[in-house]
Amino acid sequence: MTVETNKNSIIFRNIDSLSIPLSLDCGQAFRWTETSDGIWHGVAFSRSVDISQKENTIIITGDIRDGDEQIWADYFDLNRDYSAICEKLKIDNHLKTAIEAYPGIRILRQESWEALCSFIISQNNNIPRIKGIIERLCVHFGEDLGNGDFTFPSAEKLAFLCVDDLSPLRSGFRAKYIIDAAQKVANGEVDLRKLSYCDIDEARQELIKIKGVGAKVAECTLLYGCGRVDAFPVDVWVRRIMQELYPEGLPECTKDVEGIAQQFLFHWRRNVE
DNA sequence: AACCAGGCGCATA
DNA sequence: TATGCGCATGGT
Repeated sequence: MTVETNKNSIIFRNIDSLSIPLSLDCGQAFRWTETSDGIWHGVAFSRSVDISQKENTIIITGDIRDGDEQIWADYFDLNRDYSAICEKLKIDNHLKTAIEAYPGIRILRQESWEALCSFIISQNNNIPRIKGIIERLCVHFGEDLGNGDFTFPSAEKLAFLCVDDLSPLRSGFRAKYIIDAAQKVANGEVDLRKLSYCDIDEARQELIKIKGVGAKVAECTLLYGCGRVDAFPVDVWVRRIMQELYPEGLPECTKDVEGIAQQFLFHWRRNVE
């Protein structure tokens, strides 16, 4: 892989195993939209960008700052050898089918707070509405970047609000959970930074101190917001997969990359009957 | 231990 | 156009 940085763009070439459309639109992240054919627009790290892909090259344009190569390489997990991981996962026949049906799914490494807050909102909810609630959250409480783009509001900002302030989001009973999460993160009671490296069970314990964060939301936060590919979120789809295909548990080849296996199986199971 | 809490997208009627 | 179903967590 090579990186080329210009004034308003970053170009990654010769990337292995990456599909931008699949990775941005498989239920991991909620703020990307395909604005025209093959152009994905969104905001992450307070940067408004457009991303497009041609074969093994991706181009990121828009708000590009010094040193941002690292941010986007991390976001798309470009320094992990997905080819090797997928080869190993394909030892299992179901995973082989899933990976070959949807090649190029990568685990996005989103900002921890955004992932935590997004997956609190995701509970007992469907994707169109999750996107709507998050959009309203950003419009009401994020910083205006112009052109209709807003940052994801910080925990510190939301910690000053009360449940009633969130009523325009129409997030229902999740509002009190958002406030509790914001307060615990802002006051340091929950330290999101250490979740990326501490013992994973300790990380789980840390997250479920937050009201509205159970096992599922905690695993999603660790997988999509902390780079923990050993986290394994079990939602209704994955539960079905486990019952139907793996009643004895996950196969050995998924060890330490359970989250990557999960993402392929989840997307495959949702898209075929 | 079953049920509801805010909704709303979705499938079915 | 109406009706029921699903959804993840906490509280009753």
